Amino acid sequence: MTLRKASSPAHALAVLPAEPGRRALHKGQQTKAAIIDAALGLASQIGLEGLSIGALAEITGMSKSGVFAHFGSREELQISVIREYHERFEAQVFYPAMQASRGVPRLQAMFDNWMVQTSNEIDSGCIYISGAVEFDDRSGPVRDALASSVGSWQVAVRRAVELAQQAGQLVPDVDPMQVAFEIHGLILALHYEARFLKVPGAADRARQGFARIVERYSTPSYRSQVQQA
Amino acid sequence: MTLRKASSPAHALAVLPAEPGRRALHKGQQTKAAIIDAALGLASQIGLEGLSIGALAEITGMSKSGVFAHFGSREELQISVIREYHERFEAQVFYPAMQASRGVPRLQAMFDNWMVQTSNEIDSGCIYISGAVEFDDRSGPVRDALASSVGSWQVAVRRAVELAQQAGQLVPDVDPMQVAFEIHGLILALHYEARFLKVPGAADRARQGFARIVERYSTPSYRSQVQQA
DNA sequence: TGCAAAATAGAACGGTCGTTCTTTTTTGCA
DNA sequence: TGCAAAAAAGAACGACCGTTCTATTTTGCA
Repeated sequence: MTLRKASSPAHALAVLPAEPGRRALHKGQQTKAAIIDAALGLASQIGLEGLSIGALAEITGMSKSGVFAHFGSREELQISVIREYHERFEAQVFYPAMQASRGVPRLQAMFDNWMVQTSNEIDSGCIYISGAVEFDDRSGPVRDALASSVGSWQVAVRRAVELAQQAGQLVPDVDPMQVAFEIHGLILALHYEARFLKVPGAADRARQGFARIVERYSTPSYRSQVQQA
Repeated sequence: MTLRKASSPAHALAVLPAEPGRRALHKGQQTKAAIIDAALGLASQIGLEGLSIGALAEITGMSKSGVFAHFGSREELQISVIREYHERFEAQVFYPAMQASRGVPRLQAMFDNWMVQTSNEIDSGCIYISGAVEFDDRSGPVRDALASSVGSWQVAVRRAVELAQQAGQLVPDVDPMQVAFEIHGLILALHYEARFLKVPGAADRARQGFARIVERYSTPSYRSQVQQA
């Protein structure tokens, strides 16, 4: 009765859990979440700019104005999609990696999770990558939301490198941003070559590239320590 | 009028001045070249999908139908733009580098020219990168033109690596595609971080990354040879 | 259960899009 | 210089866009 379609299987419940006996989410919020879920799927495929309210209405079985009313503007819809993606990225890439021990292991976990995420996105697309291309010459709240979201992940990667340096696992005389830059390049090349050019083996090349980066910047002591294991 | 476009092969030299007294290019071809030039500029900024005939008409001071008549379809216009970019890329990146001696020097020249091209495109945008995002989930002649154009450059990079291996400058036990992949990643990361995120110093990081790749895969003999100079 | 409030639907708007058709202007060779 | 062909303009089309306004349905607390 309250669930009309329940078309969201892996529903990102990142919000508050509903107390038993009391409705934590009103109908409108449920619908809004369903719309955002569909919008994220659509935007992943055809981009944030390709997102149209009409198409979204058809997917969700609603009217255009019904969809529109939840956001008030297309920009707000796009921003909602970015926020949603940000939360899922955090949940699936960032937080799990934080459980790995500081240093190279954590950096490795971050990269591994990132690889899984990107590999899954070979078929669906990644709005951090498509969005960058769509909004790189514009200004406004959508671009800002996208840039700040990407930026927060970049900071996280950079800090993981710094921690690895403080742990004496990576050499201290390399700019953490340099390492983050090279890792970012591997992910971008993977997305480009696997999704657009459809060349096989790109994931292996990205992984190999990362291993080579770690090997290159790791300290002798950490290298021998790893070799022992 | 929409019979065959193949009868007028898009020679990039169309911009060259006509011989005095004799018209080397008919009016239509001149106009078409001017439209393509404007279209390339526009597509670089807002993407191949953002290309609109109306905007193009306004820029060139023509009517919509006047612009349209030169191509017969929007797709053909997009393909013309891709061809034009392909020729310019070849002229500014590929051919000049072929004058460097085979091996690492040529690979270095290719990367240097590529970097210059990409750095110039920080402001204008690169249709090889934006186009990949726009057409990565579609099929059709535009995607094919884009992919084949990018692919030819990828092959050129890979062959340059192979020649460096044959010259004994790079170690033979690395897949040339791996090297090309990592280089591609540096360019993509440069474009992403400089154009979208607008972080400074990205060009230096790309260059440093390339130097590290060469250093890593170069043979001991070549390394000492370089060190002497 | 009643009833205000929230949610959704429906219709219409001005705008832009690619494309087609018809008409006018321009070109360049005989 | 005349004149057919090429080039360009102009108007109109159907489709889709985001958005607004109003009417209807649904929700959830009193």
